[in-house]
Parts: sequence; C-alpha cells; structure tokens
Amino acid sequence: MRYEKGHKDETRRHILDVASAQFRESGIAAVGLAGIMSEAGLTNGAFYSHFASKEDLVREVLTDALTRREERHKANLENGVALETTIRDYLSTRHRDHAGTGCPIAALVAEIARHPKATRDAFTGKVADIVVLMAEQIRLGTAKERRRKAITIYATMVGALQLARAVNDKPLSDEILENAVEAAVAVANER
Amino acid sequence: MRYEKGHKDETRRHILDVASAQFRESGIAAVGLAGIMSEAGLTNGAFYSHFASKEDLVREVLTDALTRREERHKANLENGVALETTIRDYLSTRHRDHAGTGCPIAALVAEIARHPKATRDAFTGKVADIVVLMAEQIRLGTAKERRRKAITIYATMVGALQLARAVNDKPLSDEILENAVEAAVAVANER
DNA sequence: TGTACATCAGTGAACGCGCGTTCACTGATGTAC
DNA sequence: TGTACATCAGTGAACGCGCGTTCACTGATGTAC
Repeated sequence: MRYEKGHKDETRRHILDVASAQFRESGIAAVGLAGIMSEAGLTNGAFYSHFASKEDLVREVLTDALTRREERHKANLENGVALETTIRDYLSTRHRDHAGTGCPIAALVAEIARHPKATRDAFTGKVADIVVLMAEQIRLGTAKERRRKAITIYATMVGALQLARAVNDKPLSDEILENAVEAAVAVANER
Repeated sequence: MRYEKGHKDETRRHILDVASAQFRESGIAAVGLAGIMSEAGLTNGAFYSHFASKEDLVREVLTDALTRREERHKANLENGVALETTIRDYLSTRHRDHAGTGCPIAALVAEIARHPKATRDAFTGKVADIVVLMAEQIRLGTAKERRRKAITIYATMVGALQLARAVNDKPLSDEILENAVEAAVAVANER
C-alpha cells in the first residue's frame, strides 16, 4: 500500500475531529469545507475521498460526537457517578467557555432542527439513548418519574448553557449557570 | 414627497418583519439578503437605504423581536396572567411547529453567541429585562427566590422547545414538551 | 403660474469573494507474471 | 528476480453559484423663484 495500513481511517478520523470542533465553535452553516480541510492539513479535493457531501459529514460528525457523549454517560452510570456531578460539569464555566470541545447538542440543536431527515434521525436516536442513561443515573423514583426528571434536567442544562454563552454580561451568565445547577440538582435528588 | 409620508418607515418595518420571520425559521447564516428583499417585494439595492449591513439588520431584528416579547410579558404581568399560562403557551405544539412567528431566543440563541459585541449587547439587555418581568409574574417567595425561579424556568423552556423541534420523533417531542411544562409549572407554583 | 432644479426611495446590473463540488492528474507502493 | 501494470489517498485548479455590497441611474414629487 502507498500509505500504511489504517492510514485512511486515521485521516478520516482527523477530518471528523477537526470538523466536529469547528461546527461546535462556529455553527454548521458558518463553517466551510476548505477551512476544515486546511486545518486538517489536507487540500480541498481530498474531502470527497472520505465523505459524499457536507451533509454526509454533518451526519457523521453528529453521530460520532453524540456516541462519545453517550459513552461518557454510560461510563458515569457504570462507575456510580451521581447525576449531580454530571450536571455540575455540564453547567460549569469551563464548558460554557469551550464550546468546541463541549456538548454538540447545546451548540447545534437549533441548526439540527433545520437539517434533512437522515441527520435528524441520527440526532434523535442518540438523544433518546442519552435520556435513558440519565434516567438510570437517578436514584429515586419510579422508572417513569426518573425518565421525566432526566428529560427536564436535560432541557434545563441545554437551555442554560446556551443562554450563558449568548449573554454578554459575566455576572448574569454566571448567575444563569448557578441557578440552573441548583434547580437541576434539586430535581435529580428530590424524592 | 415622491412617496406618502411615513412610506419609508413602513418599508423598513416590512423588511424587518420579513427578515425576522426568515431568521427564526431558517437561522441567520442560512438566510440571504436577496431572499429577504424579494419576499419583501423589493430589489437587492434598496436594502442599503434602510440598513448599513446584514449585521445591522440582525441587531435591529433582534432588538425589535425581543422588545415585542418583552411587551407581551409586561402585558401579561399587568393583566395578572399567571406564569403558568405563559409556560403552557411557550411549550405548546403550536409554538414548536411555528418557529417563524415564535421566540427569537429559542430560534437564535446559539447563533447570537457567535455574533459581534453590539448584537450580543442588544440581546443581553432584553434577556435581563424579560427575566425581571418573569420574576415579577411569580407569586410566591422572596425577590431573590423569584428571580432564581424565573431564570430556571426560562432556561428549561428554551432548552425544551429547541429539543422538541430538533427531535424527529413526535411522541418523544411531545413528551419533552409535556415534561418541561410540568417541571416549569411546578417551579413557578412551589412555595 | 410656470419652469428649473433638488430630493430620495427604489432599480437593477455589476463587483469580488468564498462556497460546495468535480476532475484530471500524481506518485508511492502492491501485485501479477 | 525484474518489469509492467493496478491501486488509490491526496493534489490543486477549475466549475457554477449565491453571497454581501456598491453604484450609476430612474422617476415621481416637492421647492424656489
């Protein structure tokens, strides 16, 4: 082979990682393929050896990024990490200030709503999985109650993180995060 | 005058309305000025008689749309409308299915976070005002507690509406809305 | 009163630019005989 | 073993297109004298 075995997979992986960060940082519509490929150290044309189109890349990036999030939730569950810890990590100033490495849902949910069916399908399946995992992380209540709590907590986290990022006033931004942490933790721990 | 008095203001108002709906429906980055102007029944060049740039339009649209939301909150407050009603309207299937006439924050918050300072400043001020109005709408608790509740409820509403829009599965989407209503109403009414 | 000029909202063609996508080509290495 | 050919990840220039923006112009009406 002209390149070592696995080279192409590595390149593809690298393009995915670069695109994933750029999308979360700047939004899907605002990011161009040329910018992704040049940050990945490749030329424009190489893109189409790996992906059929930009939309194909978007779908792959989402599936990949959400699978990673899902695995983290699964690991937290298996290691007995309390949902409270997950909430505090999610609504941290660190997460707020580093969208590029953060939750793809908070960064892209509004854009995803406007993307084609295949992309939204991939997103929907992963969200459903993550809700189930979060519900299992909750200790108290019936399965139904825990599921309801998980959905509420997730909605609060996604909304609060986005508001905290958009607001141009640090005290208000911090206040949003702190209040949402308090409220979400209360839901997670309530009887 | 070549046009009736107030004609230019009307045209400007019309461009704002068209742009406002298109931005909320499709996102700011995905909407072009040519599309806005043609829907408004004008040609490309007329745009710059009314606005200095696309970014200027974005800022004006946001200020205008958020001022209207704020006025609605103010009217609700003065008319003694319970926050519970506001929550149910916000998290209705109707609102979910009509982004173009809906809340500009839910539709655009992630994009706003990436826009220039002037745009984010306009957004921040309005969000702060709406939080204050929502806090006043809450009946129970100290001022501090009511403010905390208002922020929590707002974050939950924004997150839930966006998730319900992005998810490609009607039962799950409805479930998100219903659970968020229940949770937000509970916060609004809790002692 | 009639005429010349000023005003200005809107027209429509054009600008440079970056977008997503295509494609002929390169060149290093594997395989066949 | 040596040679001819196949493979294929990546190159880099070009494609048409729509973007935001500019600008010379139009034409209806107001104003000055």
